[in-house]
Amino acid sequence: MPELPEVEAARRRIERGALNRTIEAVTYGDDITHMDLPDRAALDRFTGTQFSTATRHGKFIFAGTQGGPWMMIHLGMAGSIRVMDADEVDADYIRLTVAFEGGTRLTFRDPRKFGEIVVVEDVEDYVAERGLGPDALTIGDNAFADVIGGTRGAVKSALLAQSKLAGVGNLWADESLYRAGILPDARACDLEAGRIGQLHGVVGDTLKAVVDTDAVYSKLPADWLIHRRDEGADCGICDGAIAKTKVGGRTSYFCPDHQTGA
DNA sequence: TTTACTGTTAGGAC
DNA sequence: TGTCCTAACAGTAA
Repeated sequence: MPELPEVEAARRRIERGALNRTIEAVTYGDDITHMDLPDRAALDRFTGTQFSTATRHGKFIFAGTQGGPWMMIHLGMAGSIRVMDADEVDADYIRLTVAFEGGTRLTFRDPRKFGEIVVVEDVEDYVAERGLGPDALTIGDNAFADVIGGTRGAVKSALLAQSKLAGVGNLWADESLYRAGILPDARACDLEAGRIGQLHGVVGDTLKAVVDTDAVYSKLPADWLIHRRDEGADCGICDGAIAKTKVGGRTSYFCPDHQTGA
């Protein structure tokens, strides 16, 4: 269930458990038909090397070797990453395994097969190639105002556009708008400058708070939307009730009472 | 059995 | 030319 905070949590697991270990083999799991994965030769470049760093841009993870290629991992709609000890048993739907000397292994699990792995020479070039906007955790006030405030369509669609702002997905876009008091289908360019600035603050705070819990939703504050994504549920902020709609084709939950469009 | 889904992107509409 | 929207991808789970 990966958006920026979940991806960041995965990156940290790699950082904690998979760096500076010699790679023995990279192997495919069962049933990788229809998946976007590197060919054998590209994967074999990692054998005998070590990951020395793990970085992230938006929802993309990059595990890098010293002076060599990077392994880009995108979790898609349902992917996850675990670093396993030798005695732990694989779950179902493992699509790729990086085995390290000593038995530790990094597993990429992806039931829905929407994930992707690419062997990358240069992270900055790759981010530019994919057309990703600035990362949602580090974008500055002015850039956020330009990129989101200048959009004529729905503000939620702007937050979701990875080419404008990388990392925000459906859940945390809804959460940020709920906490900022802005309707998801408000036209971004109709919002006052002050509200765009405020939204920037709330998006950052929201993502950071989720990152701080390692993306464990039960640890998030009780008044958040994440605990009440249900039509008719009580709003955690006012006396209203949660409503459901579609914005840009994506299911959206919001409170029609305290969220407004100007 | 039917329906919805937390991401991305190609293609078409405006 | 650019911006925006929809449908499709593949598989699971409610």
